[in-house]
Amino acid sequence: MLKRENRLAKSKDIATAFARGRTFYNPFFSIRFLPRTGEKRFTVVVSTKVYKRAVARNRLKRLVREYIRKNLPSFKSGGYVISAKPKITSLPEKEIVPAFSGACGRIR
RNA sequence: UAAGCAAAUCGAAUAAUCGCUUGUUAUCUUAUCGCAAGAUGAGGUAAUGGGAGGAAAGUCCGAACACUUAUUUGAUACCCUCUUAAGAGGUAUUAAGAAUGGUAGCGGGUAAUUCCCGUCCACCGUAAGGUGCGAGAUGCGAACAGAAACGCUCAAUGCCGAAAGGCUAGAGAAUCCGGGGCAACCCGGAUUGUUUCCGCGGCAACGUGGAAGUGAAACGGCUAAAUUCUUACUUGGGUGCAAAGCCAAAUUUGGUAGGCUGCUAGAUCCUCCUGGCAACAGGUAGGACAGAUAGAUGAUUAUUUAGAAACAGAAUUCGGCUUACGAGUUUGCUUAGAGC
RNA sequence: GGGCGUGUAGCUCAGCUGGUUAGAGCAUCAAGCUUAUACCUUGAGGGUCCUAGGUUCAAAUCCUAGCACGCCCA
Repeated sequence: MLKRENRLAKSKDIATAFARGRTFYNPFFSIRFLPRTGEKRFTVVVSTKVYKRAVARNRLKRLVREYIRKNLPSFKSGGYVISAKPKITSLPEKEIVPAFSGACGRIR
């Protein structure tokens, strides 16, 4: 799990990120990014339409957060809303992290 | 040895590195209050504890808890209002009743239940066992077969047969045995049901043995998982923690944003002891127990068991039921076969 | 998290106080009408009543469990 200062927690911030942020995507993830100096905040969204079971949703969120935590310096500062797409169900678990890093590569 | 029945148990482990959440202690920074000592709040660091399940699931039942609503009578309490000392009205607590709902062999358990335990009976199974079709009265047999399915009226009324009856048809029109008779049929007995009486067992439902009577005006089936009434026991209804209470910016009141409480030690679980056949109850006994709030309980690597474990992720709490699922292991029992 | 509802023909819906053959509209197909198409007329086909158990003589209907879809509550 990320530290509290790196979570995008307030519903207002998420709403503004959705409204003003730029969208980056590949077939498996779509990322809303709103630049803001001084802090890096993330939130990961996996809906029930992607995975029906809570265990699978938690697993995906944990994998993505772990990747963010390890590669935190390489992200630009700002707010991120990362949502998974239904196509990701076809991917085996080992290829999820590379797919996510590919989606992030477009931002840098 | 094989097949089966019932019950119990586990729900990966170890190490390294990097994280998250929470309790306690220490310490640092900062804000507010205070003359001060210090207090309270927020944040950081360190140490040391805790950190998903047997189903956390489905939401099928039941309760706790909170708010809300209706109501007859009695008792108690205190306060308020009205009038004339006494009374009337109101509020709160509590007890009983009614309406309404529920339960239904019998007896128990529980806070409570469409739950659990014991037992009777019925049915299923060779058996170990499993299932619940299970109160009384009244009523029903509606569709399609069929001569006929409670009775009456109307209509209709096949074949064999003197008649009784049989054939047929249907979920359903009691079954079987012996003797006599050419046959129709007659006689006797049994099964099974039922009524009465008596004995024995049982708290009881009921079981069992005997005697007498009776069976188409019968028996069996259904009768709130279609419908009516009665009896016994029991019971207010509704909404659900997104209940509910409190604090409170911009902006004075109210309230909104936001925050706090509710929020986890409880009808709790395990072991032992006592009572009980058991469910369960009791215990100055010992031990255990997550609490997040965009939501922690994780990631990587190596080794091992058994194959990079199956079903699967707490959200107010608890009790049941149901469904999903991995690896086996243990205990008791039944049937069949083989050996001694 | 909590509380509700729906599932019947290719589509939209009736039927749900157990019983005759599960119906209606649109769509499809065939025939007629027309030089031809449409409209119109007539007729036909098409159903595991979401799935699995149970109650009953008999279940789309009643009961239990499961599956899928939808709605409401800050």
